[in-house]
Parts: sequence; structure tokens; C-alpha cells
Amino acid sequence: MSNQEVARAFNEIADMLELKGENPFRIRAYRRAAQNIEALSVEVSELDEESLQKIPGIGKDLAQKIREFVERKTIKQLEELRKEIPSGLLQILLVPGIGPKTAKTVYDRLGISTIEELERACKEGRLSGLPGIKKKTEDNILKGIAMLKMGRERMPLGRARPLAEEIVSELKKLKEVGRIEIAGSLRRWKETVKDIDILVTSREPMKVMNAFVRLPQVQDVLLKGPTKSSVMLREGIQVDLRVVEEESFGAALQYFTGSKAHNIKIRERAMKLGLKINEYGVFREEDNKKVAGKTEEEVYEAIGLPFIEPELREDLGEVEAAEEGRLPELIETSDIRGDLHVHSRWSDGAHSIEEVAEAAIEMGYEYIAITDHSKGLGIAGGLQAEDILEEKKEVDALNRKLRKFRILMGVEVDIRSSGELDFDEEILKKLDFVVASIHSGFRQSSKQLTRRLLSAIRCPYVNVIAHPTGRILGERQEYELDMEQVLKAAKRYQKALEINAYPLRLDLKDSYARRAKEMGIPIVISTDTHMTEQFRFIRYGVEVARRAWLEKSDVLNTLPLKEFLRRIKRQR
DNA sequence: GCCGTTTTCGGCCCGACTGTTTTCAGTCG
Repeated sequence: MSNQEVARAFNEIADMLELKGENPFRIRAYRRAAQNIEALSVEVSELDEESLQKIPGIGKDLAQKIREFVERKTIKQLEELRKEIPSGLLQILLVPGIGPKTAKTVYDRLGISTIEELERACKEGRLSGLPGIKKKTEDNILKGIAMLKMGRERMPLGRARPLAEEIVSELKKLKEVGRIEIAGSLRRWKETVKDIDILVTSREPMKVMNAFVRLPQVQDVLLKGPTKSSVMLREGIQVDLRVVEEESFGAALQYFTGSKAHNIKIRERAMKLGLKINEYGVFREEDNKKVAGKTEEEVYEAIGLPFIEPELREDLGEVEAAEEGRLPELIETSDIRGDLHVHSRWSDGAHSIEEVAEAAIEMGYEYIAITDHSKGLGIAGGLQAEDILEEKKEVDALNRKLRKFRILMGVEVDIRSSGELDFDEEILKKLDFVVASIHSGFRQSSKQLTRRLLSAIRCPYVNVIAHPTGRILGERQEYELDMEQVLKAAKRYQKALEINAYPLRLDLKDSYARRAKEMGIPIVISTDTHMTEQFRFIRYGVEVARRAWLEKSDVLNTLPLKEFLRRIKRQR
């Protein structure tokens, strides 16, 4: 019973209670619990009722329901609701523009309980005449159904971020645009995003909005007003643009950056202090006088808190940490001194080692580890033992030539299906740095996969496990690992785990990386670069680290070369 | 259903846009 399954059950209960018109706060309680469970790095199935109640948003009742779900594979309340509410109605809720009220109305009045029926009824104009529904609403529902059919899922950060930056640079060209910032989950660098939020200041909002909806990337205008417009891009992601006053920019940025859960917490705190926060500023309850709003720092200060970095704003303990003055000093991209997972033309990279080194120097690095694939990965030009030794000669020669820069001779050694490494220790011993990773047998049992990683961690010459969970966003699920065991082993042998910065991997993900930090496991952030342009992806990895509360001192490749070498020697 | 420097009952974040209304409900973020 995974956390995700529990979260899904609670969300389903929330949906059905909503359809029944239940108390909205009770519904919110289920959703909040679901969200917190999903973000948890431990499995709720392993917790007893008492520990469950320590999770924020989970009290006696929900703790019992989790235990019930884990032990009996079902929740009685859920079963009963399912009998009461047709599953098609839940599908109808997924249609953008349709909420619980409309869904209930069409069900009660017309007996519609599937999307197909809804579509037919709209086309036949049978919805018109229901309370609050006329032709226009029918059209909007049909649009929403079309949108749903297009498969509106979350977009990986690595795809959405460049799209957002492109739009920002277009809008920046307008003379009517003052300040401009990306907000929303994109500013928090969440690994997938639902839409792109952009915030601008302007004295002539309508001109900005007019230009916005006419951008060449825009396929459809969803809504347009003086402070808020939304469009659908051809790439299939929605962009919301908001225009605010200079004087409220900080409050608006804070508000639209979210997360929702973080904002609710901030607002609750404000309320206790006799303040009210909205996107225009912080206001005193008694006389409605504005006390802050121009900058985000001001907003947090007004409620007695230090600035909280956007990446932390998930209501996962950051508000409490801010209150107690123990916010982390998050790692920054400029702290990184070397990339430790780099491919060259010797295997499947696009550039020579020399070209790669030059690009790394350009990045301001002091060192890199060249880690081409081992023989098991024939498809990626994996190297035989002799090739590795040849490659090492080239690296040695380059090191004699380069000043103030060091290329570490390494390898990305494949962990075979059997659990053995692709090279024996005699070869690995001769290298400066060894990255081990899984590239095959993804579908093995959890037991087998975990054993493979454990045996790699135990090998004295392995320094780091690369992309430990193997996931590729939108393509491949994580391996079914026993992550807790992997973490324990990494801690015991002090082997590093990689945050792979390749935008579609981001592996370790934030919640695991945070758990690793808490356990005292060393972390490296690397790009898995196959061409020199990809060194720039390091930012994505650093952002995962920031979301995981990591500081400079938690990450090995922030160390200067000498210290770094001393540190990895101790791993052997 | 949760939660407690206003607490064990009575609160629970806040506003824009749309389409239906003639002052507002529903949806969304």
C-alpha cells in the first residue's frame, strides 16, 4: 500500500463528498491529508496510529482510516460512497469548467453520469434551461471536454521552463511592461507543472493583455480581463498572465508563487496577528491600513518571519523553521565546483574530452569526472576494459596540459541484472572516480533491484550511485526499490547518491534527497552531460537540491578539488 | 475532519473572471 494509493483514496473521498455538497472544510481536510501523505518520504503503511497522527492534517479519524486501508485494503466509507455515486460523475469533475455543483445538477436533473452522455446532451442543447446554464455554458463544457480528451496532464519542468522563459522574453520587449517574473509552481521549480504563471507590472494593462493573447505561441484565449488573462499554448500548456500595481508586486508575487498550502499557513498566521494578506498587500484588520506589499521580504517581515525561498514553500515545515530561525541556507548554482557525471565521444557523448573540459572551464568549474559507459551498455558505445585504460592515457595527457583544472578519470559502470558490476575491482581501482548505475532489468522485483544497488554500494571502489531510482518524467516510473534500505546502506558506507540534473530525470527527487540529507548521506549533483550545452542543466539539479533543503555543505561537488579528493578517498 | 499565545468548540485564505444574473453562484488557482 503506497502513499500514493492512500492519497488517491482520500482525494476520491473528497471528490465524492463534494458531489454530495458536504461541509467544504471537511473536504479540505481530506485533500490536505492526501497532499501531505504524498509528500512524505516514509511509507504510511509502516506507521502506527500514533505516529500517523504526527503528520500534519491527520488526526484520530484519518489515522484510523489509513490503518483500515492498509490492513483491509479498503475503507468502508469509500466503499459506501462508491455505491452512492456513479464513477462517471467523478470523471465529469475532471472536465475543466465543471465543478461539483454543475456535475450534481446534470446528474440530478438529467441523469447524466458519464462524459459521453454529457457531451451528447450539450450538443443537443439539453443543458440549456437548467439553473444558471445557457448556450454559452454548453459551449464551454464542450470545449472543456475537448481539452480533457487532448490529455491535459502535468508538463515536466524541463519542458515548461523554456516555454515560460521564451514568453517572458517576448513580453519584456513591450514598453508597457515594467517588472516581470515567473510565479507559480515554476518559480518553486516543482518537477512537473500544470500551468505557467507570469506576473507583470504595467500602467497600461490592456495593451499588455492584447499583446499577450496575440503571441505566436498562443492557440486559444481562455479568458481575458484587465488584471488576469489565460491562454492555451500550442504546446498544450496554459499560461496565466497577471498585471498588478508596482506597489503590490511583492504581495502578488508571494501570493501567486504559492503553494496553496504554504499560503494558507501564512494567512492563518497573519490572521492571528490581526492582519489580512491578499495579493495587494498586508492589511491591518482594524483600520484596513496597508502595512506591506511592495516586496516579498516586506510581506514576510510584516508577519514576523524571515524571507522564505520559493523552493521551500510547500508547507513541509518551512513556516515552523522560519519561526524558529532555522531555515537552511540553500545551496546555489555558483557553489558547484565540478560536474561528476560527464560523457565524451569515447562512449555516447557528442564531444571530445578536450572539448568537454573547455566547456567545463567556461562554466567556471575546477574539475570534472569523465564517466563514459562500461561495456554492458553496448547500445551507448560502452567501453571495454582496454578502452578505459586507453581513455585514461588521454585524460592524463590533457591534465598535464591544462592548468588549474583537473579531469578525473572515471566510469559509469553498469550494475548488471545479476548485481555484479561490469568491471572487476582490478580495473575500478585504477580510476579516480566510479559512478555506478542500473540500465537494464528495470522490471525485476523490488528485492532483486534493491539487492543490485546494495551490492554496488558495498563495492569499495564505487563513489556514487547515479540516477538511483531510474525514473524518466512522463516516460518511466521509478524502479520498485526498497528506498529505505538503499538509504541505510548509503549512509553506512558513506557512498554518495546522485541528484541527476538531466531535466527529465531529476533523480533523486526532492523528497528522497531531503530524506538523504536528514540521514547524513553525501549527495552529488551532476548533469549526465552528453553534449557540452547540457552542462547548463546543472541548475535543474541544484533546484531539486534546494527543494530538498540542501545546503552547500551537504553536496560533495561544492568542495574545492583537494578537499574533494580527500573526501572521496575516505569512501574506499 | 483538523486544530488550539483568541482554543476542546467554532472557526477554517482570498479574489478574478465568466455567465448567468439584476446582485450572484460557480469555478479556478
